[in-house]
Amino acid sequence: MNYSIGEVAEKMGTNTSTLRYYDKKGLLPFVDRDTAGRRKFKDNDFNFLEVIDCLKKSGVPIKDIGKFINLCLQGDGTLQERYDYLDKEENVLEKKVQEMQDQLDFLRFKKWYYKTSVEAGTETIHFTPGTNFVDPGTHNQYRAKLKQAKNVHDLINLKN
Amino acid sequence: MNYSIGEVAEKMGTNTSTLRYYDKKGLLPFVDRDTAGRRKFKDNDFNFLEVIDCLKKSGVPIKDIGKFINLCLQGDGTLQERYDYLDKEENVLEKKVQEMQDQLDFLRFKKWYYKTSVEAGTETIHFTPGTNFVDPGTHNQYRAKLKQAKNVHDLINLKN
DNA sequence: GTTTGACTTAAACCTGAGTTCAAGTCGTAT
DNA sequence: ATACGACTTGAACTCAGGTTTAAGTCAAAC
Repeated sequence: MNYSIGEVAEKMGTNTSTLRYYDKKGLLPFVDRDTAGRRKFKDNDFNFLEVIDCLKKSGVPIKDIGKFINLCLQGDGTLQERYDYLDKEENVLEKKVQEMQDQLDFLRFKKWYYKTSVEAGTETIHFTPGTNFVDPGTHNQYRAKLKQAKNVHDLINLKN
Repeated sequence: MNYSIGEVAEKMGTNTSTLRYYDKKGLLPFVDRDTAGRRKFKDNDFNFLEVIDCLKKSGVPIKDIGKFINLCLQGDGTLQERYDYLDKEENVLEKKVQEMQDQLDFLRFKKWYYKTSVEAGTETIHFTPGTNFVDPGTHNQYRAKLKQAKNVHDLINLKN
């Protein structure tokens, strides 16, 4: 029913300093204290901690998380505002995922570049003849190969 | 054929201070200088800048990016090492994307929580009767609804 | 009854990733 | 020939997100 800061830290996979830091930054206004001033977390607090953790992992800055938590404590009048905030955050996160996918695509092109180079024993196979510079057509060459392949990993994974 | 730091900054969507900072941190050992000591970027340098940008957006710390760039300048002897590094980074990034997806799933559960609360006019519909605490079964209730829905967005998007 | 271990605070410190500043150097246009 | 704009440097500064330290409180175990 009640949990010390140490127990909560362990359950959340963090440490006590971080939780105290969050408290100082206004993220934990809901935690009770015992007579000695020690933080006394309750089961329901984990719902807040879950939200904090999610927003943190989504890249939301500490003070914005604090604003959201405080909306939560203001009762039913802020329900729409809380919904709208999460809706906006969903969009931000979807864009981030798309961006990550784009970086993955580029990383895979570079893996192909190095896979083929390793197989050839030299990077010069991708250079414009007579120069030390990568041929501008290299990326298109990869895209063409990619179109023919059944799956990306066959194309980019060195299996030695 | 040649580009000043300002032109490169504009092309890369950044600014000159950041590029100089990267140079100081060893990310741009490949840039030439003119007689006055001004940086003189060439077309081939954009291949490096693209890699730097990708790794940066993937969350790789500056100094690790520097290590990779330096491998690139050491010639064909480091091809396998470069491949292995990108392979490892691909894995890291795939895990990050998965993590983001998990946060998106949680965010959508919370959107549903608030959508239904807004529709009911109160959050108490999700509380254990007689308490101010969220019912532990709420998330499972959402998962059940989700299984029946054709698509998530019908379930979580308030359309007023 | 004192030691131990987990807690409390404020304040100082740390790291990463830039940003800003001061003082100076060029090449070109007027 | 001088003013302008874009460049150069090193050093100081900022900001977020913690982490560490010092000094103290408290309950339970021995």
